[in-house]
Amino acid sequence: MELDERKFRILQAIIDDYILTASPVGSRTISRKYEQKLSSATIRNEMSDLEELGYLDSPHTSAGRIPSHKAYRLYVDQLMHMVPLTVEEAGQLRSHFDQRMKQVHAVAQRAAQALSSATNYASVIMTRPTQSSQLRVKHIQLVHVSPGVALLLLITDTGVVKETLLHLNHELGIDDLYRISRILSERLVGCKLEDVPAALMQMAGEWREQSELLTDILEGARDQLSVPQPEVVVGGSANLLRYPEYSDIEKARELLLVLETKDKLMHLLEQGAGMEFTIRIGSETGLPETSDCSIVTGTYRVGSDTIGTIGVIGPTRMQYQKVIAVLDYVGRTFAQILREQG
Amino acid sequence: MELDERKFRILQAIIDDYILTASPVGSRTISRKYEQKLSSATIRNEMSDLEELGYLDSPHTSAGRIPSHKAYRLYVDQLMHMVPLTVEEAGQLRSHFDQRMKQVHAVAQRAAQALSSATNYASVIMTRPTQSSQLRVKHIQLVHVSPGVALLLLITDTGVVKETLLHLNHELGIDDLYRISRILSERLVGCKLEDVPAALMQMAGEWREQSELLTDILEGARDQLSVPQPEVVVGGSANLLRYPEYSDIEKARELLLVLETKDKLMHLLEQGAGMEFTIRIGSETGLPETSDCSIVTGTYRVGSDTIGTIGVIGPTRMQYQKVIAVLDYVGRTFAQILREQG
DNA sequence: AGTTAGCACTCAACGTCATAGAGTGCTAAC
DNA sequence: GTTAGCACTCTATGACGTTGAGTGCTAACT
Repeated sequence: MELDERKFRILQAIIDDYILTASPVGSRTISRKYEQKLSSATIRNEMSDLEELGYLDSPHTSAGRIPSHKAYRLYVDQLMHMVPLTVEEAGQLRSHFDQRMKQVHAVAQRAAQALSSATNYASVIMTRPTQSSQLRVKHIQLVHVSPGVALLLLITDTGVVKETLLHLNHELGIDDLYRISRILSERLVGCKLEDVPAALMQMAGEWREQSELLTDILEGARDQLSVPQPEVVVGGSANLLRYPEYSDIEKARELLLVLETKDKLMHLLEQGAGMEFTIRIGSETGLPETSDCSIVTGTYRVGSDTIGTIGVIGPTRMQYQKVIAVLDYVGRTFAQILREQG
Repeated sequence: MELDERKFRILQAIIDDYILTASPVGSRTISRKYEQKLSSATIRNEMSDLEELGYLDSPHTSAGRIPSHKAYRLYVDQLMHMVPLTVEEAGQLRSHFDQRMKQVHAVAQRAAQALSSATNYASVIMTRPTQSSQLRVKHIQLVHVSPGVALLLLITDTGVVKETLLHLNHELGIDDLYRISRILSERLVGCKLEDVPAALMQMAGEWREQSELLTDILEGARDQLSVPQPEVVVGGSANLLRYPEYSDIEKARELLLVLETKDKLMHLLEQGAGMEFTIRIGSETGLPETSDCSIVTGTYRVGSDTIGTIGVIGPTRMQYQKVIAVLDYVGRTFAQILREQG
């Protein structure tokens, strides 16, 4: 059996209604609100077919039907039409970003706020994503802080700044630092971030005999720079409690726990890091705790480098069109701000 | 009527039991579990007195009694005995901090994790507290990034690093930056953070005629450095959903919303910022959303400067002794780590 | 052949009611 | 001052019937 055009329409109506109300949709509702030319009996026949095809589930005999994950999949792939944001919505979103912000972290936080207040779902932003190791070193320098303490400063292409305090066993003057900075720069500028630790190792080997001080620094630095830690910002978790799907408090707790646990979150986001957009529905998310959630992610770039993956997490019956529109807008704004000050 | 020693004991037993079970405590329970020499009838009489004195409430005639806020106040002020952490508990807490961590932010996050996993409540850590403006500039420097872009780096007493990218209208070489860095250092090192913007203003005035470049930098820097923003880290919000007091999802949502809203959180923490410890119960917290919560805060210092306020938020029937012990331990560890690398 | 009216059937949700059990307050005896 | 005993109160629980939304099927209609 194939899905003819009418079945598509009916399925779409059911999904739309279910997204709105969160309660099973009956044939009569569809007949009255969406397909007034058809009687409820006809709809019933069609719904029966749709159930057989796996697009609808019935919680029990005498409730209405609810869309299956397969239905949502079809919906986001084919049925959904893009809706642009209204001028007001866009303005409201933009207002979250009003001030000139400097740090990626701050921008990310605002973006998360914007996302979740516009969608009423939870939002996640991961900066320095999987490919951050592809970033190239633009600048590296040691800065004098006090005798025995120096700050190692590393700036990448996209303006991401890594700074780390080094405690050294040697007193050293500003001149030493300047000299060493030059050595580091010569060797590392233009180098990929992921290659930095190896390069440092090699340098440490080469210089071991000549300068104990330098090897000291190199080894200290290697520890710090080896694992570029992605940063994760979460916003609007409390929003999720609005929805009846989380009225079971134990489920809600599990979900919120995921949003608090960086590794799980990152796992969720990294799956989508390659693609421009991802929509994962229910079990597609890969975590049992989110098996009744959907996750929409987008990845944004500055130049050719990924700077962040941003995502929205909500119930499977989320308002996909709106989420995508908002996500895109926020993502662009996010990238744009970082670009302006990169 | 005065509280004699027996009344104290009974009240304490009621509070202890209620903290454990979250359900109203009856006279029989006390008689069996806590005061085996007394019959339930005697306890009943005493409980009746305690209710009249305002230490107990009864939800309805035939439930047991629950402690009033006044009772908790008495409890934390007089009845509670300090219990030291067991060796295992301390070890477990310490394990959260294992790695050498550099950034205040990272340490704070670990501390929050430690706090909430040890207490099963939510935890909040505010770094750069109210008095962060009292911090003194230890080091200030401009770092060359690319022509037209420089990084202004400022390090304080406690190792707090502020960095901000400046976009300049001038091309400038490394020598220029070095020269200007010296000028800035001469003037600003040792200066309180809160005085920096004013000092910059003044300098801008003095140099306006001589160096357009310098004033450009100074004015850019002033914007960035003017408002030292406290940073707030939250951990373990999901823990709160464990407790029956938040089985009403709407209440839970409101509370979680507070934990997501920086200004409200900071408001909560700043009240206790002066004192070494604070325990605020119910309405004492000052926010309607937390009127059935208690908040325990501690403030920690490095040298004479406050570096953070850390707190635990839970239901009024929280395990105060344990919370205080954990809070103290984590607070000390937190301060110690920052001190070691300051 | 597709559509629809009609009808019997199903099942969660809701309100009612009786019961059980935990707890109180009072009184009288110890 | 303490305690046993008892009547009383009130929630929680479960049984039960009713209601209403919804289905599936059949037969009639276009």
